[in-house]
Amino acid sequence: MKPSGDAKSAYIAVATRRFAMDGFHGTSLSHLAKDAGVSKQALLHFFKTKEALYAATLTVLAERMMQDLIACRHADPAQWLSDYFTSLCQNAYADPTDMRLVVHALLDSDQNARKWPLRPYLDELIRIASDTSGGRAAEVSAQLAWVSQMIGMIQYHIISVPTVSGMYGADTATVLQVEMVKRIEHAVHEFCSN
Amino acid sequence: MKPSGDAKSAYIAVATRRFAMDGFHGTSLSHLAKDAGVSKQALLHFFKTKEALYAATLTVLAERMMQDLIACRHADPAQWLSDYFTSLCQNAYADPTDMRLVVHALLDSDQNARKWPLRPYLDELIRIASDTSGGRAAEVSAQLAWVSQMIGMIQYHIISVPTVSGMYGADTATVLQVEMVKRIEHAVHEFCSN
DNA sequence: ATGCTAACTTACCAATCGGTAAGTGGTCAA
DNA sequence: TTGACCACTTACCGATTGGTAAGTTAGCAT
Repeated sequence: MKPSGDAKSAYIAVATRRFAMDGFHGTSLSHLAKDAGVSKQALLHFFKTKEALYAATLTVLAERMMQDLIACRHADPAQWLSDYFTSLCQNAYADPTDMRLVVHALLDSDQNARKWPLRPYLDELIRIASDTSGGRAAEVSAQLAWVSQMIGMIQYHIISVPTVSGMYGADTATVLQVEMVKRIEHAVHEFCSN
Repeated sequence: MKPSGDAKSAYIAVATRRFAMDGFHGTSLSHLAKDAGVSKQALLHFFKTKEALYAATLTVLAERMMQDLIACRHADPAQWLSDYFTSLCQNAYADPTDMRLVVHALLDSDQNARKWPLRPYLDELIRIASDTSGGRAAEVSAQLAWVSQMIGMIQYHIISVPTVSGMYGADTATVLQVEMVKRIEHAVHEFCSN
């Protein structure tokens, strides 16, 4: 018998990709099962409902994003933010799965009924921003404002890559990626020395 | 008999709200029909498929966004951009329908098969940006980069309002809105005098 | 009056949806 | 050996999906 944790997280990995691509409503249990190479009820054995599976993917997503943030830790909070946002942007450009999943989740209208697992991640970002010289005087909500502006700019950029690429060509999309990285560095520098 | 154009655009208005709320896959023809107070086949009489109705809503959306942009016309391109982005942000805060629809459309994975009707709108924004003193020397793709950063920051901000409100409270969401407007003015000013 | 067309409606369809019920086969502790 | 348990399967369910077919009703030009 396979170890249970492996199969479960394998299903979550499959679901993450599908939900990120097609959203909650665009994804069916049958498709997920076919992707995973098992029957539909294998999924329902671990996750009682489609909703539960979706919630699990969001939880794992949140943990992964927090880990990625911590992995960029740096003594200088400004450098930490700069490194993190840059690597986030670069990694997501190569694999937009996680960013797409976040945006899909943001758009889900029944989000109120669902606990939002990215809160600790956001809080940690706010905390780092508060440690910078520029952020020490401002209120927490102002820090959140700046953080969410950065996150939003990056995530929106990532999900728009296919469209921009289709409209203006792949070369232009590459330019946008380069400009985004420049923008990140500039924005962090400006924020930390205002 | 009702004039045909009226009914058709009324259906598009209903569809716009629904598609913006629940996305393409989350919206069914039955729900749209119930919202419009007609039978499902009334919709299929004007739009051969659900896809066609969706495409129609996107076309009308693009026209509306272009009109809103033109409505803010100003002799000074910097002022034009500043006014437009600010009013976009304020209006969308009151009614996020259009912004949600755009982001939903961006996430649709079969977007390649669909012509993207917002291209003229983006081109016009690029043209205005090129007229500013800051934009005259740069390449078109650099202008697009800046424009899409602005649009992305605003749209993401709008779709994240419910979530932020749920996590940090409505007051914090209001602060974020105020900060966003400040950010827009600052960004336009910075762009036009670099 | 009559015929044509546009704007619908009711009736119906196969396919798919999320989910339940009832097993099946393998592993492991006692 | 046995029995409990776990991962998973086949079979099935009512509800809903997007879409088709065949009317029905109203206005309007002739």
